[in-house]
Amino acid sequence: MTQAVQALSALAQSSRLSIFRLLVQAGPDGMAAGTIGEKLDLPPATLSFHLAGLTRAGLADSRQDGRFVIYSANFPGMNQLLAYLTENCCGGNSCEVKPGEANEKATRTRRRA
Amino acid sequence: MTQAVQALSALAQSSRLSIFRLLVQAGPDGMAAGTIGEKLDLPPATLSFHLAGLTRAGLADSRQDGRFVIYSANFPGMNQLLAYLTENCCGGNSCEVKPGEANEKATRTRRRA
DNA sequence: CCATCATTTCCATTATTCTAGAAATATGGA
DNA sequence: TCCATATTTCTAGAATAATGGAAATGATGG
Repeated sequence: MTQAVQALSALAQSSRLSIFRLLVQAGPDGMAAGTIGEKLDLPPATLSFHLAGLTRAGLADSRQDGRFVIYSANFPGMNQLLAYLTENCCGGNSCEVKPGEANEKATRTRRRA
Repeated sequence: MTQAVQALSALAQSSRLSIFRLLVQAGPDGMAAGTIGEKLDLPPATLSFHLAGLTRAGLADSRQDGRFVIYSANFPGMNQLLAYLTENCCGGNSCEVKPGEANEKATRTRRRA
């Protein structure tokens, strides 16, 4: 759970969420820190602070490429978060609780609601 | 995005995440505030503060039942959050980027990753 | 209405996070 | 080596969030 809270915290901030979205768009190739800062108009220190946060939370990775540091989304990390949320916060189903349509997985866990 | 940040913030705190998990377990019937406080050992003021946060974020609903206030998870709200994360933070697929194993849902949206 | 119990609001305190300038550190090229 | 460029670390102030006691509000049954 600590892990989940950390990942959630990391995304619960508009700059960081924007950074992460950018990294997801960029795909596995990632994007240089400077480019991110440029695109989002963030001063270096602020950017670095947020990138560190995402990395600490296991949602981003970095590698050095010449003078640049390339950041990329950590997809398995994000997947873990989604798995956690789906499991623990949706009763293991996709969170659909449409009236009239019984959810099989949901029924497994709680018989009478 | 503001919406997503709010929901993420709401879950990015261990007490609130615990509360939400409890509410999910409780299902649509929900659970009285006092019961939650008891189960999680939270003083009334603190509990109320966090419940308000979850409600503001669209992740919980409340209804009065006699002297009690029953809180329940807002499943559609949670679903929205998951949808946002999947769409915007996983490139529309389930975030699986295992090399060598093509993801069906992923393939639907993005042909080559 | 009044006593009682559930919950919320008020408030002050403490803790955490955000922001960004300035200085430090790394990298690669001349 | 020395310089230019990229990024991080240091630092401190500002903003925001968490905590919980005490008092206020709301509900209900007598």
